[in-house]
Amino acid sequence: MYVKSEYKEEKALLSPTTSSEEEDELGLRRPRRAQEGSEPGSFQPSDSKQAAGRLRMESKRRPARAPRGPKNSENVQRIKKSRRVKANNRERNRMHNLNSALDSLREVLPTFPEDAKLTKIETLRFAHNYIWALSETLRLADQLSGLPASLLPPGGFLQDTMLSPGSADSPPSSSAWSCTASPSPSYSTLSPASPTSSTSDIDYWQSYAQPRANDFI
DNA sequence: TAGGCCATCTGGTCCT
DNA sequence: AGGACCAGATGGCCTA
Repeated sequence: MYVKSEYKEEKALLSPTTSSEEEDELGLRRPRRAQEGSEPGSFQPSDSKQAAGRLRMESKRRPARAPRGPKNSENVQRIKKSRRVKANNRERNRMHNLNSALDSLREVLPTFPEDAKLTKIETLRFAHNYIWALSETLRLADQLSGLPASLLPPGGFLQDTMLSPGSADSPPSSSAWSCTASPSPSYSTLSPASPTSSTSDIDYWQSYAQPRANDFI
């Protein structure tokens, strides 16, 4: 998404006032020589003869550097701004990556209707409960695999047992099969992996988007 | 119009 | 030193 801030940054970067000096400070040009002035690691004459010699050399080569003052503080500001702009770009990228990962997560979560988009927090909560439900499925499948079919619930253990909210084995912070982690049981007949268009499913998918009390993971 | 959600900016902190 | 990560602030968009 292109927003005004990006426009501002680009405008700043493309500023027509950019000079060769600015390019130096922004790292776009290599330094002309190994540093004069107070840069760290720069040459500091330790004796006056050397200093005088250097002064003569300096005067031969070119006029003395402009005095450090307001101009320099302008440059410092520019450097800071440049770093800020770069950091902003990185941060934007990072958040885009995070959102991509969230989108990937949304893709593997069943939703009803199918094109409904979960919010970020809903996605995380739903994924949390979804994983828990699938784990329970496996656990109960293990437990019940030895039982004769006649002892299994008619609708299958998945619906009647595993998805019954508030079971003792539910995750510590989640007691309901929903993205909202509501402690109040309200969804008990949903097959998580492939929700169908039954009335109860629709009720479920519509209701999970509603705000609830104790709405945290 | 208030509230929710989101993207972005920003400064601080931690890590390599 | 520079990048990653984080949390707070801000403003835009949308919906009830």
